[in-house]
This record gives sequence, C-alpha cells and structure tokens, in this order.
Amino acid sequence: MSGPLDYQWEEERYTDGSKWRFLEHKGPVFAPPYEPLPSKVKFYYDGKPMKLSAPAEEVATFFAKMLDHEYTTKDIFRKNFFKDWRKEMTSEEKSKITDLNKCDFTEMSDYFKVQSEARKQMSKEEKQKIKEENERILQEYGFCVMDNHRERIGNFRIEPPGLFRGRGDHPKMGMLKRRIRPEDIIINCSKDSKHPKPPPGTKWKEVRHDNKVTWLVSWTENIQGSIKYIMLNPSSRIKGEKDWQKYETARRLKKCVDRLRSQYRDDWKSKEMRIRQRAVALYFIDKLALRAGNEKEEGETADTVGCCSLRVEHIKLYPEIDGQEFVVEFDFLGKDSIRYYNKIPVEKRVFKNLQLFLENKQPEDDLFDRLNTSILNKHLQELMDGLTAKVFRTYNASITLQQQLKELTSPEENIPAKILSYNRANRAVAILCNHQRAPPKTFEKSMQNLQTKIDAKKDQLSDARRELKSAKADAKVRKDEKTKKAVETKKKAVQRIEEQLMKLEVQATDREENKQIALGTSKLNYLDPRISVAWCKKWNVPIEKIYNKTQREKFAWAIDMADEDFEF
DNA sequence: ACCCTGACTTAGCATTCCGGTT
DNA sequence: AACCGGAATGCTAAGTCAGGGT
Repeated sequence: MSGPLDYQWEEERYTDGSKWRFLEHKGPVFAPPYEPLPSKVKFYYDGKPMKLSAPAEEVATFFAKMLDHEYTTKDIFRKNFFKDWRKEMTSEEKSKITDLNKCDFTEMSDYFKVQSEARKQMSKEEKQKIKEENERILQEYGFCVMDNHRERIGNFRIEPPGLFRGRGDHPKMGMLKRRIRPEDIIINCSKDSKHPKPPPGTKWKEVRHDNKVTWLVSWTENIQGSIKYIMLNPSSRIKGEKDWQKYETARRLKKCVDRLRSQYRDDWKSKEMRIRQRAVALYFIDKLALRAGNEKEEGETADTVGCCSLRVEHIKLYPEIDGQEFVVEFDFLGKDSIRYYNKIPVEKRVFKNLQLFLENKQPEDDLFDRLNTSILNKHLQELMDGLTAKVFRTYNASITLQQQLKELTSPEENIPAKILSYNRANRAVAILCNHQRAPPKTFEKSMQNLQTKIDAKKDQLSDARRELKSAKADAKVRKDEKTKKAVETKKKAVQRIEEQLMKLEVQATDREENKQIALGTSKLNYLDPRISVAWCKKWNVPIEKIYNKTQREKFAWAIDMADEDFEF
C-alpha cells in the first residue's frame, strides 16, 4: 500500500499549502428512503385514528422512536418538534393537529420495538447476508485514492434525517434535521479523477477541485447552518501526519514552557489590566488544562464556557477555607455541558488579581472583560511559533502521562499490574482534562458480578491450599516419588489460582476507579502515542494490551517510529 | 478592531459486535 | 443455540482557530 517507502508518513509533504495532487472517490452513501408504516399501525389524535400524509408520518415516527427518552418530556423539545412537524403537514393536518398533548404515538413506538426485537431474532444466515452487503458498500464507498494511497474514509454515510438532540440545555433540541439530497451535496475531488456520479435523476449541488482542503464531500446542515464534511479515517496519511505535527508542537512548548511561565507570572504585576487578565487566564489554561473558551452566540447553543468566556458567577473566592489560603472554586458547564468543578489554592497574586477583576461586576458579567481567545492566541503566537491555547492541554496531558508512568511503574510487577499502572497514569490525565462519563447503567451489577467471581476464586484458592497441605503431609509420611510429584502439581495449582485471583482484583480496582472517568478521549486525542509505545517496549508489555486494532491503525506512525528511549 | 465562516479536532453517548457462559 | 456483558465501533454534536471581509 505504501509503495517503495517503508513509512508513508515520511513521504515528502507539499510546501504550498496543498493537501493532495490526486483525489478520487465514489461520493457519499445516502440515508435509505422513508418506508411508510403498514396501515395497521395507527396514529391517534384526540383518541381517534388518523391517517397521516407520508411527510407528516415520517416526522411523527422520529418522535415515536424517542418516546422512551426523557427528551420528549421536555418543554423546549416538544415545542421545537411540534413547530417543525407542523411545517411538514398538509393544510388539513395542520388545522386538525393543534396540540401535541393530544397526539398518541404509542402504536408507532410499539411497532418499532417489535421490529428491533425481530432484527435481533434474525437467523444467522440473514445476519450474515446483511453483513456481507455492508461489507460490499464499505468496499465501494468506504475508500478513496489520495495521491498514491488507497485510504479509508471516516464517515461516508450521510446523516439520516431525525430530531436534533443537542447536549445539555440546548435551545434547539427537538428541531427537525432534514433529509440531505444530492442537490445539497458538494463534491470535492481532483479534476483528473473519475468524478462520483449522483444517483439517477439527480444532480450534485457542485463539483469542485480544491486541493487546499482535505474533505471529499460537504453539505450544510439546517439546525445551526454549519457545514458538515466527509473526511478520511484517522489511520490515513493526512490525519496521521497532522497528529504527529500536533505532538511535535507540544514538544516544542515543553522546551520553552519555563520561560513562558515566568513571563506570565511577571505579567500578573503589569500596569495594564488587559495584560493581567491575559496572564491569569493563561495560568488557568496551563495549570488546570481549561479550554480556550470562544464566545458563542447567545440562544443558539447551550450555555457553556471555557477559560476566556468564564463569567463572574462561575468562580468563588475564599481568602481562607479548610485550612488553605487563597482558594478559587470553579463551577461551570464546559464543552458538551460537562460540569467542571474544582476548588484549588492559587498564588496570592492571582487571587488579588481575581478580586480586582470581580470589582463592580454582576454575576453574568465576563470575568475577563479585556480578553478573548483571539487576543490570547495572538499573544501566544508571538511567544512561540504555532502556539495556541489548546497546545497547553496537549502538552500537559502528555507530560503528565510520562511522569505518572515513571512514578507508577514498578519493574518487579507482572503484566496485569503494569497495565493497571498504565490505566492509573491515563486516569490522572483524564481527571486533569475533566473527561467524564455517566456511570454505565450496568455498573453496579457488573461490579457485583466481578465480586462474585472474586469470592468464588477465593474459595477455590483455599480449597487448593488445603489440598496442597494434605499432599505435603502425605509426602512427609510416604516419601515416594509419586507423592512428591503430587505436591508439585498442587503447588502449581495454588500459584495459578493466586495469579487469577490477583488479576480479578486488579480488574475490580481498575473498574471502580474508572466509574465516572472516560479514558478514551485523552488516549485518542491528547497523549503522544510514542510515550505509550516506548513504555510498552521498555517493560515488554504487548502493545495490544494498550491499543486495540483501531487505535493501532491510528497510531501506526508512532508504533513504527518510537523506540524505548523515546522522551516526550 | 470586529465579525463571520470554513475547516478541522475533540467529545460523550448509542449501537453493534464478539467471545464466553449457560 | 440463546444469552449476556464488555469492548469496539459508529455517530454526530460541540469545540478550536485561522483567515477573509468590512
């Protein structure tokens, strides 16, 4: 696949800002067309059955499919849905259906439940057939040719229509996400490639040949009016190189971070308020790994903030609390409406500055009123080429992993214990970056199951120990080869069971500590994979224990590149 | 200086897959 | 063979940041 070069990521890169010379692909896969419900499945309005027009019925099914979700009980969701649903109705339907509370979708909902149950019950052969068809589509549409490589495409299927589900308190939840047609689609490919054909009887919106970008297909989504793209898989050359570059930038920050830190500490004393604000914000970004915090259009999205957009109401100052001085309490909703809560002591100067920033302000006022991400990033750019706020997150995440691995790995431990250490180091990073998850619904049960296994293993162990003891006693009396051998066998059995027990206990510890923490995001986006590869090589831990197949594909560049001496 | 948009990365949850157990 | 649970994968929303226009 990579031709005469061993490492495709060592091929020459373009210096003129172009991303490719040749790009050929088959275009997107559209969502399957709507299939009307069988006539026996009824919708009821005000208790009476009512046949809906196909467009109105389709939108109704979107709601019916979500009936069990608490979304559908929320006022905003219902209001947005109803408004958009009415747009799809015929004028007769519109005049009849005026109150969502009088709509009964339960038959539709039950019908879909039966269907999904039936899908699960399909025979092996039927499932196999579907699998093969999916594989065929993947082979046809899931790959493209970019320059000399056949590359996997990330998301070649167009998002199907449905009801928009925002995260957190989103003002647009419940709105109709409309169906995307060929006429909405912009194709990007090279002139000299075989252009993808639109489905019979349709046309693309546009075919362009822009090699300054990496996307293959784009369309404009109707909820926020933003553009969506089809791009390559993370295993592709173009993504891998970019990823590598990202970590190289973070490593350059490592070289000058001391200088930057002493500079922003100096700036806490500046005569100029804007410089003090910039310096305190940067301190937060560095110390707490906060995101930059762009401004957002009010009312268009959920109310979330990052560092530069923090408001007065998001922090509390305690000159003294719990025996600590100069404590700042953060409490705000960040990206994806995930809560950030932290109470930390800060330097006296920072504290005094924060008091100053808060003077004469209302709770809803900006904490940093002389600062935004653009000002901050322009400043950072002057300090180091390529430096932006998010580089601090990458740098601090990766350096933390490296330090924690050094601290936590003990040479004499066995492989499961080493992996626990790795996960703990990973966890330290996830906590730093505030990567949370909802505790899995099955968490308690799965912990219980594991405990049952541990108990059983303990019983098994004491049985094995008892047997060993009696075998030893036996051997002492008889002193023959056969009984000696029996002792050895029993000893081995005890050892094996001890090892199994220890494995289970490690697993339980790991799972418990991981209850509300998501490791995946930092592993995939913040940790220089070369640190992990080097650690695996150093301690003879198979890389498969740390990265699954997909991750190994994404990090192929690092797996080839890093030896055990790699230092971030 | 400010605003807007396009391109790209980062994010958590939902769904599917798969291998072990009953 | 059916079932189950955890891991892997898929999905798409929600960020960051640069660049162009006014």
